[in-house]
Amino acid sequence: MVNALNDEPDLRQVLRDAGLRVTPQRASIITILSETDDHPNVEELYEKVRALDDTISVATVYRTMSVLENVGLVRKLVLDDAPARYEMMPPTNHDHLVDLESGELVEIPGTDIADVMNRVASELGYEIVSHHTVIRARKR
Amino acid sequence: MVNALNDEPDLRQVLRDAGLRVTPQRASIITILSETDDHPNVEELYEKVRALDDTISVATVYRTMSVLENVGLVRKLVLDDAPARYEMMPPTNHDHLVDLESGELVEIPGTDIADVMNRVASELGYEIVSHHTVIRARKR
DNA sequence: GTGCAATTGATAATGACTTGCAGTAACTTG
DNA sequence: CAAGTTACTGCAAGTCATTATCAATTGCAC
Repeated sequence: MVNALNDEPDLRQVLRDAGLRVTPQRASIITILSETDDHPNVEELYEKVRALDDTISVATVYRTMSVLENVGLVRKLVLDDAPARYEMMPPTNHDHLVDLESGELVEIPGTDIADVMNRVASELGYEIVSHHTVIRARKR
Repeated sequence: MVNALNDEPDLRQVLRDAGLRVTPQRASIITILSETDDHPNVEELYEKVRALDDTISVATVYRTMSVLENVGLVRKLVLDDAPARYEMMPPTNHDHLVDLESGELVEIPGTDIADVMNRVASELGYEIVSHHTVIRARKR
């Protein structure tokens, strides 16, 4: 996973380069996100960030996640029947599998899947901007 | 495309077999769904069904879609930032691609993708119950 | 036919997310 | 490094898709 102390300066720069301000709220959220290796939703994120800044509001977490997504720092995972979850934009692409028994969200290497998708999309004359695969499965 | 006159008796039987009642509202919705080859959302479905039954309520459309999904007659497509869309459960599996310019929802043959997914999930010890891939792309 | 649980329509409620607004503060510029 | 501008924030109210409530209706098994 990512080391917050090393990476945050870079991440901040990404915001600045996009003409956005680096506020303490955004910094706190990025810190929490960097320390986390699961996929928190806004509610969970909000609770954790409050430990660093107990005056932050949920609205700000929502707004910040949207900002971070637009800048390409985080990826939003839209799931059925559950609030969206977020993860730091991964260096290596992967997809997700929902364990139907435990509800656990498992990361699966996505290179193969991505390759196939690129080919298929390409055949249709499309260029993939992003793709989102969620597999629902049960342990065998 | 599906012929409502031929298929509806079968579809009704699916409901009965599941211990559910075949109400005129459900029949109307199934008729509309069978005549449609795009992916309507509840709002659109509601408008079309009103032509067959102008007393039907939106709540019933929502409930029916949920029922039809559970029985395996329809598939629910959960998209980012848009109400869910539905399609009759397709005989041949396919995935979906959202054209970012037009917003159009394009069907893409999914066999290759499904194969890869099955293999990957299998390697992790999982058995796929369902998978849902949405690709966001732009024309090249 | 009769009975009764399943279903419906109307509407209130929910829950995730967005927005309006007035105050605050990050960064630019001199 | 003070000052101004304007992005950002907190709060609260608002939206919008979807679900729950509940009394009235109605499939359908008998």
